[in-house]
Amino acid sequence: MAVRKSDRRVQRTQELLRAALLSLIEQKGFEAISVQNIIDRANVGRATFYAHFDNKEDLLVSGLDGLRAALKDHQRQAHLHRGGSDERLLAFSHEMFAHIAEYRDVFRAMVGKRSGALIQQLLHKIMVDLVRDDVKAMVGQRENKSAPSEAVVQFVAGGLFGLSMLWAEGKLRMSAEEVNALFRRLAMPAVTAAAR
Amino acid sequence: MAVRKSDRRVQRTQELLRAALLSLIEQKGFEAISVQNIIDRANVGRATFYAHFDNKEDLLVSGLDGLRAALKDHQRQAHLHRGGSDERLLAFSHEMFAHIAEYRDVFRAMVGKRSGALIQQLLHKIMVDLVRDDVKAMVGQRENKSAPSEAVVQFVAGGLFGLSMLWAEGKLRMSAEEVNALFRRLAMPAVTAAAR
Amino acid sequence: MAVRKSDRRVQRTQELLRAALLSLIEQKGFEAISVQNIIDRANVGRATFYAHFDNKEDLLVSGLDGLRAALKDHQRQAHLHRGGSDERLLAFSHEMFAHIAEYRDVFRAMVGKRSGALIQQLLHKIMVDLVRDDVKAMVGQRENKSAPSEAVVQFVAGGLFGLSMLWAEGKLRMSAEEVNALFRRLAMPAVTAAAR
Amino acid sequence: MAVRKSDRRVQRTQELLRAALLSLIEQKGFEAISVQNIIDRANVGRATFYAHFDNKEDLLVSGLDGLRAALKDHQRQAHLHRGGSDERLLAFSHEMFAHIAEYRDVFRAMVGKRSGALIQQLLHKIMVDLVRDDVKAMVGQRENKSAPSEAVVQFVAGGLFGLSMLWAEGKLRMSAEEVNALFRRLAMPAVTAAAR
DNA sequence: TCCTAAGCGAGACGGTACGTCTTGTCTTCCA
DNA sequence: TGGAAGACAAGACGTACCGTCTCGCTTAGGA
Repeated sequence: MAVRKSDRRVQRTQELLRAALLSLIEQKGFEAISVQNIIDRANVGRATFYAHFDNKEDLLVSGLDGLRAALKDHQRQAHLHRGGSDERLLAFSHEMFAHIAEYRDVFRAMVGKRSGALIQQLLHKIMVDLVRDDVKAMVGQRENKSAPSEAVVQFVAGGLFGLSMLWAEGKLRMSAEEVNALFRRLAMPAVTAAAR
Repeated sequence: MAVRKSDRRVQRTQELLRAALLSLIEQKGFEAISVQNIIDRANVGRATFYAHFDNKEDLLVSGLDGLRAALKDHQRQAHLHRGGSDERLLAFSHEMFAHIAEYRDVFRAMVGKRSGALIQQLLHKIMVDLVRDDVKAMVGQRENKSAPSEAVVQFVAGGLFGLSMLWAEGKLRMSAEEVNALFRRLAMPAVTAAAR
Repeated sequence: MAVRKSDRRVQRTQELLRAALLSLIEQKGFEAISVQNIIDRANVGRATFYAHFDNKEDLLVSGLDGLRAALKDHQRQAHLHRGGSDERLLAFSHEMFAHIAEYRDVFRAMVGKRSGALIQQLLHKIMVDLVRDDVKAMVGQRENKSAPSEAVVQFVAGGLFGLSMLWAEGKLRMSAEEVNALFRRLAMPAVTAAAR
Repeated sequence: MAVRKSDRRVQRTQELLRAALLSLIEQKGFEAISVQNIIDRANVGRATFYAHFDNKEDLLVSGLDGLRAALKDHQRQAHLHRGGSDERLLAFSHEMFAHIAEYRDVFRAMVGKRSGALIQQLLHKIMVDLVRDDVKAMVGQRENKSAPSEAVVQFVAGGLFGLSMLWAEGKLRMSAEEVNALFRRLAMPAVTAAAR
C-alpha cells in the first residue's frame, strides 16, 4: 500500500519531536528535559506527543533506532565486501567513530553527567550487539571455555564505550582514523583470546 | 575530641537511611525510589533526611564512598607488599570481584535496567580511578603517543565494567578467581601496549 | 423552493445528533457527556458535528426549541378557544404536565444532579415565558406596585419548576391531572395578588 | 483538646482558597474557573488544594455550608423566641433576603448564566430545607392528601428561588423588607393550603 | 536534679512534571 | 462535493514528588 498523506503528517510530527529532543539534549542533558520542554520546542500539543510516544524515553529510543539500523547496515555490507578476515573483524568501528565525530556534541551530551541511565544503556547495548556479531562470526562453534565469547564481547564493547566517551570529550587529540586504529590494537588481543 | 553521644545518634540515623536505600535498590532499582519511600522504610522524618543529605543521590554517594575507600585501601596495601610487577598490576581486581560476589544482588540492582545514570557513572568512575592508579604507576613518564595511557585506562576500565556486569548477572558460570584471571588475560595486552 | 435532497440529508444528520444526545442524557446526565460520545453514538464525523452546531449546549438548545414551540402553540390556541378567564389562565400547564409524563425519564435526567446549569436555566426560562404571557395578559396595564407582575411571574414559574421536579422524580403519587390541579390551586392566589 | 497551631495553618489555607473562589466567581462565574485560577489567586500549591478539597465543587460546597449553618441557626432561634405562629412561619426569609442584600454581587454571580448546575442546586436545596422545616413544623401529622406538604414545600421554595434571583439582579426596585413582605404574601396561601 | 539545646517524627506547604482527557480547528480521502 | 475519519494545538484535570518549613516531643549533657 502506498504511503497516505496523513502518514506524512504523522512522520513530520515525529520528526519535529525527535529534532526538538536532540537539540534539548545538547542544551541541558536528557534527564533535565521535561515533556513540556519538548513540545514547546517542537510546537506540538501535549496530547499529540502522547499519541506518538509513551514518554520521553520512548521518543529517545525511536531516535536511536535510526542510528542502530545505519550501523548494522554498514556492518552487513562490510562482511560481504571486505578482504582479509582481520580487516573484516570489528569493521563497523571505523564507521562508528566517524558517526561520533559528526555528532560529537550530541554524543557527548548523551554520555555525560546529565544524561540518564536509559540512554547510556541503549548506546552500550548498540555497541555490544555490533561487537557480538563480529566476534561470534569469527569464533563460530569453537568456544574457548576459559574465555567465553560473550565475556570477550562484553569486555571489548565496554572498552569501546569507555574509549568513545573519552574521545568524544575531546581529551584525546586524535583523528577518527587514529582512535579507530588504537581501538583495534587494544581490542584485537582480547578477541583472538576467545578463539582458542 | 571525643565522640559525643549525639554524634552517635546522628550516625545511627544516617546508617538507617543508607540501609533503607540499599534494601530499596535491591527491591525496585534506584530510579523508582522516592525520598518518601526511603524515610518510610527508615522510620525517619522528612526534615531529618534533608538535614543529613541533599537528595537521594547524595545518600547513595555517601554509601558508595565506603566501598571506594575499602578498594583503594586494598590497592595501596597490594602495592606495598606484593612481589613481581606483573602480579602487582591491577591487583585490586581480585578484591573487587570478591566484593561483587559478596553483594551480588545489590550490585546487580545497581547496574541493571532500573538503576539510574548517576549510580552507573559512580561505579564506572571508581573502576576508572583504580585502573588509572595502576596503569599510571607502571607507565610512569614514558607515555606512548599512539596509545596514551588515559585512553588505555578508559578502555580497560570499560572492559572491566562490562565484564563485571555480565558476571554479576550470573550468565558466566565462573568463580571470582576464574573471572579475575580472565579479566587479567584480556586486559594485560592492552596495558602493556601503553608502555611502548 | 422545493426541499433539496441535501437538505434532507442535513436534517437527518441533525436528527441523529439530537437523538444521540437525548439517549446519552438519560444515561449519564448532560455534563458528563463529551462531544466524542455524541458523535460516536450518532456515527457522525467530528467535523460534521461542528458544521451543524457550535457545541453540545447548542445542540441541546436546538432540541428544546421543539418543545418550547409546541407548548407556545398550545398556549396560543388555549387563549383563543377556551371559556372563562379562570380556565384560560395558566392553561398551558395541563399540556406541560402531560409532556413531562410522556418523557419522564429524559426530563428527570435533565433536572437531576448530573444535569448542567444551562439545561436547567433553559427549562426554567421556558416556564417563565409561558407563565409571563398568561399573567401579563391578565394584568394588562393595571400593575400593582406592591406586587409587580414580573415578580409574581418569577415566583409562580419557580414554584412550577420545583413542583415539576418533585413530580418527575416520582415522589408524588399523582396523575398529571392531579398535579396540574394542585399547581393551579397553589399558584392562583399568587396570580390574583398581582391584579390589584 | 486544644486547637493545635498546625490546625490554624490548615484553617488559614482553606480560608484563602474559599476567598479566592468567591472573588473569582464574582469575576467570571463558577464554570469558567479552573483549579489553576483558584490556587494562583490564593497563592497555594496545587497539591495543597487537593489535600483539602476533592475539586472545585467540593470547595464551593464547603463555603456554602457556612451560609447554610448561619441560616439554620437563625431559623432555630426564631422558632424559640418569636410570637404568633403566623409571624414564626417562614421567619428565616427575612434573614435570607438581608444576607442576599449583603452579598448581592456574589449571589448574582452564583445564580447567573455562567454559574454552574451544582451551585444552583445547592442554593435551591438550602431554600428547600429551610422551607421544609417550617412547613412540616406547622402541618404536623395532619397531611392533606390533595396537597402533600412536600409538594407545597417544593412549590414555595421554587417560588422563593425565582423571586430571589429576580431581586438580586436588581430588576425589582424594592428593599429587603419589601421583597420579604411580598414573598410572604405570595407564599402564605400556598402554605395554608397544605394544612387542610 | 533540673533545664536547655539539639535531634527528631510528623506533616503542611508552594511548586513542577506527569500522563490523561476534552475541545474546537483543520486536513485528507472516499463515495 | 459533502461527510467520516482522525491528526492536531491548547490547556485543564487529578496524582506524585520534591525540597522547605513549622511544629511539638524526646533526650542529651552541662548547670
